Amino acid sequence: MKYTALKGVHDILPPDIFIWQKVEKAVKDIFSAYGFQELRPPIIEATEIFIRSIGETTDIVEKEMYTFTDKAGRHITLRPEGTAPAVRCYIENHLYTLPPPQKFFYYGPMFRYERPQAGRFRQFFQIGAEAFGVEDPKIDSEIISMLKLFFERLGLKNLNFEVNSIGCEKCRPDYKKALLNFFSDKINGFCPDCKRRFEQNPLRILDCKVDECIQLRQRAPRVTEFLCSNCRKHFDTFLSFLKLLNIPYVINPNMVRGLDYYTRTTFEVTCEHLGSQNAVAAGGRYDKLVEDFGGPPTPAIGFAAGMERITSLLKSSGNREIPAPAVFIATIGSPAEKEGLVIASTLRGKGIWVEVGYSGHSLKSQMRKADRLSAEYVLIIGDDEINSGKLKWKRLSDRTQGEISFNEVYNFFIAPYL
RNA sequence: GUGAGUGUAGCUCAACGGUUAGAGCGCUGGACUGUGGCUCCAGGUGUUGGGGGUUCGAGUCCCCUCACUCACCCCA
Repeated sequence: MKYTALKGVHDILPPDIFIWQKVEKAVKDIFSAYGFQELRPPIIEATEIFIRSIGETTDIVEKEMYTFTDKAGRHITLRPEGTAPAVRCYIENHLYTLPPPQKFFYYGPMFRYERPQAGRFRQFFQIGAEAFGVEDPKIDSEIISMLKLFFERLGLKNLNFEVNSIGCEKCRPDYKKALLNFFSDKINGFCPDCKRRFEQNPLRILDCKVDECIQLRQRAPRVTEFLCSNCRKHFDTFLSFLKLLNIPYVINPNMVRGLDYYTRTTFEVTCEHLGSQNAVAAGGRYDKLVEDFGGPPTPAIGFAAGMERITSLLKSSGNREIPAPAVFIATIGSPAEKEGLVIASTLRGKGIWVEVGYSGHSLKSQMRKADRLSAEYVLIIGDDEINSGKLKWKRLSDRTQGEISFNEVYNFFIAPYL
């Protein structure tokens, strides 16, 4: 084979594409019921945007970005995530002058240079949603509720909703200090990764998978114990709304998010059937990011859901709906073939999916073809039908058949589809 | 970036180091010459991922390389 797709990227084609379309439809239906409108930012942005938002020392920025300089020497990056571009878009287009909340969703490919594995790719599609301008935890609960409804619409089961609060710029430093203090005499027992984490990002020690580290952190202070009164109140109210909305959740104080911009509420929707990368959606508040980007102080919250992870769950739970033509026109002989082509064209003009046979195949093989396509009806036209002025129809599902005159065809097929 | 596993027909997979690398599915045609699904018959395809080595002989063993898969790191 001369050319193959690049590592970690994939063609999406039938029948998988039907699952993708199903998800895309659910996004539009559910998200619009919550008043989220679509945003289509570009796929490339100035590199600086990602460095400043995601964080200079994160893996995404340090080693995973597709970055290049264009012909004018600008530093450009293929977006590795969607929040930073959405924030840039919000500020640049002065959307903060509109009444809050401003709620948006977006859908499209993201790019990270990583080793591919189950649920992880170099080009991957995310569904993102962002709500700007509201601090009220009510909107946090609406976001979770929207996700729950979205997954329910898709028929996904066995999902876990994990929530946490990582505090604000006031209380988080205190927690970080307490954590460092607690771990300082345990460094020697850590795995090599956690020794590194202790220096770079001690919060990450909390979700290490190595047994020794899990043991050592048993009695570690919990972030929820260090929340300032405002954050505490925000979190408690958020949780009370989740209860009100009947959303089963688990507080996971060890859940830390990888991106620097998060504040207060964070959450993840996970599923055991996904393999090691078990999050189908994740997000949180980023109350300082708009301000950091030069906009007015604007609280905000958002999430991203991984399209490939969602479609893989749908695939493994037996989603196999393949669209089928309404009519297959089988013809014998040249006059009939011409007649069939005209009928096909007319029905298609009414939006009916019609397939025709090709290259003079036998009636038998055309019938077989119609069957393979799962066509609902077959129209049979041959010399007899041309002469009698009546063509034959057959419904494949129950083998019923009959005759109709040529000028009845349109009512016969079009009426049921109006 | 680190580690492990797998590469054979369009797909899923067989083949103790030993003849001409097979089967199922799918596809096309026929039996049924104008009626699909079931059955039967017929038909075609391989640089065994690529390169090198060991051997009388390599799909099989060894080395290199590439790709894919899974896991770590990290993350949707």
